[in-house]
Amino acid sequence: MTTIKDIAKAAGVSVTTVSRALNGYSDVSEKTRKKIIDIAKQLNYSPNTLARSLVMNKSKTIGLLVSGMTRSAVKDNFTFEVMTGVNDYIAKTDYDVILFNTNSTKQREKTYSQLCRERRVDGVILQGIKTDDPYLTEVVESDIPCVLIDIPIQSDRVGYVTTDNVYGAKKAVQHLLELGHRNIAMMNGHDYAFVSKQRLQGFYEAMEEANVPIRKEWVVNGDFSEEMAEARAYELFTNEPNITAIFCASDLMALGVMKALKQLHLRVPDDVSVVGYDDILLASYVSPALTTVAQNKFQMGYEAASMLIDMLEGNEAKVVTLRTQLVVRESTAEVKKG
Amino acid sequence: MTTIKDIAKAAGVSVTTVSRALNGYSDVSEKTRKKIIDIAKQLNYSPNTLARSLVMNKSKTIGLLVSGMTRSAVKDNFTFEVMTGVNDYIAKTDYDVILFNTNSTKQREKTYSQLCRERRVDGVILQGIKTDDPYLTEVVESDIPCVLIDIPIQSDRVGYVTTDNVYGAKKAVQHLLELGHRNIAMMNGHDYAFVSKQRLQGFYEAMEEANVPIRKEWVVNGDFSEEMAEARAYELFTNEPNITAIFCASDLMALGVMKALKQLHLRVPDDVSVVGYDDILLASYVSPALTTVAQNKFQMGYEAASMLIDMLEGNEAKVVTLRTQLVVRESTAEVKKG
DNA sequence: TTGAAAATCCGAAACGTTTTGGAAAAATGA
DNA sequence: TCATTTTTCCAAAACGTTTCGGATTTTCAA
Repeated sequence: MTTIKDIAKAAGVSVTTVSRALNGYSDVSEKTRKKIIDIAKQLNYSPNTLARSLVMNKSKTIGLLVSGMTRSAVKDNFTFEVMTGVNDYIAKTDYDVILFNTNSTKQREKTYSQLCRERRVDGVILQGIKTDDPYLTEVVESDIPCVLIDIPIQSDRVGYVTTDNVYGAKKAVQHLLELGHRNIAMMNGHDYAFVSKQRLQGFYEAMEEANVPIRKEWVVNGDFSEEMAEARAYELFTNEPNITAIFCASDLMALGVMKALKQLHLRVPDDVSVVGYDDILLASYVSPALTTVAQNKFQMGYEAASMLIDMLEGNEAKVVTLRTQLVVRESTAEVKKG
Repeated sequence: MTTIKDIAKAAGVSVTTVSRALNGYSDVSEKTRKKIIDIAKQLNYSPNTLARSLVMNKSKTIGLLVSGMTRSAVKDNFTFEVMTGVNDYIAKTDYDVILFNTNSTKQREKTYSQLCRERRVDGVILQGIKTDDPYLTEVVESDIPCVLIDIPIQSDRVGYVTTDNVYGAKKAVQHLLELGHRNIAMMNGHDYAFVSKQRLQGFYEAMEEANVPIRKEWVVNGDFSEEMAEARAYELFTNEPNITAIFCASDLMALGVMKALKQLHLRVPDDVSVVGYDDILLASYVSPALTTVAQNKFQMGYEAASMLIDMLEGNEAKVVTLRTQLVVRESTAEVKKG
């Protein structure tokens, strides 16, 4: 592997000059620069990023810390879409992405900042970690620039991008209300997700503004899991036959709910209306097609990467809130009279 | 950021001793080792991987070079599943994954080996590149350990993992033959994919063994794209009304074909049977559910990572061929008597 | 021609590790 | 006690780059 030294020797100059020639400094004559570049090309030289990073004290690397890279997460390819967005932006820069994964216990033995400092990443993007994750407290304490996805924590070193969860949920519930539903349940995620709290709030706001009483026992947690949601929904609808509509905090859970309804011989949307959240790929393919609140996951990743690079270039951490959109499909209908 | 030097000073020993203590060498007394470890913990030390990599001449990093990280690739989450498999294996090792992306023209300005050498990756996994990609020739020429996915190229430095494409395709076509079909078309990918060639061969073998004549004009290329496949299928089925079944080299193309058939008011599977390849998530959700050849993409990634790490530890490159499985769903039926 | 300014170049230190070859200290055996 | 072995430690070089401060050469105006 040829180094800067080899080039220097071949060109009869010092390593300093080679370095400065290759990096476009002005204090090297065009003649020698040309010679050096030619020789570099001829010797098939590529710079050693490790050495450079070491001395420059920045690695031109960002860490991507996601939780959703599991076998089971392929259905809801939220993680993948976010990653794609990140990748898309980063590809336009001179940074590279290094993948940390949080699912393995192996990595879990290291703390967040250990993970980052060992690899000397310049910044991190975090997605999918729970609010009680020890990593989270570390993020704010550490001085590594960081942008969070769907976690509203901010400091001068950490920004975040999220969607208008409260408003999105509100729109979904209002849609149900407009269809005449009054007995509306909610399948929420879990207490360790900010989005759950926010979507619950949206649910509350919509109901209260419409002067519809809220039945607390009609709000259950499905842990963002299809199976769990199915089980919970089965219980709920057997015990509470008056429910005519349910708002789910994720499409995956909505699928679970629909499975439960099928088992109970309740038709969607004739007997009960279902609305989801996310607009995952499957939403438009299941039958009936799912009414849902769409969020642009690709853009979330893209914006996160953009913000992080901005921060690395000296700008300050921001908050980006993307708009959601209610997509009405076939799983919601007017409430039955009587 | 505390370094090994700081620890040495605090402990009153040399950096050598600190290094050797921390790395578990035997030539340091338990007493001093304990002291050093305590101080390291207390100073919140984490080793600088860059410096280590530089001197050790290995980065404990593998490159992941995928082509499918695009917005349009979310439907067919082949790439994501492979990545998940890779990630799953790597998580158990002390390696990290660095993400290269081939779609950006920015990166494309660098050659394959430049990409790898700059970041000093110890090895690479390549997925989704075409057979005419200039990267490919570089792979074999370069001396970087590499494992390819679905590309049958082998040397002492490069291995690959793939599935039994010929046999898989053969099973799919045989299934159609057993249902009584004789007028069978094929929607292939493109000429720059090995899997296309192999699946075509499987198609041929099945037909020939059953003594069914092959109509070359019934084999068309859909470029692995849903839209392209839809257009091609539309042409094909308007011009050739005798076709009763079609084998597609990917599920995504099968979806496109089904769209075309719907437009032409041909029912699946009553009028024409469709079988796909891959078993993507959507396959079981579309209506009618798609009969297809399932391949375990997660395992492909997992095996690839496993092989690569093996190679980095001195073992030689291998070839791993995974089995596929025909999954019969609703899109295939017996040919109409007519 | 001369002096100053501008243009080129370079030596050496630094970044944070690992490793080599040996030195010093302690333990052991006679 | 002394010689020998074993244990424990260390100085210095090396990895490949960047950069600081200064040195040398060239250019140019007077």
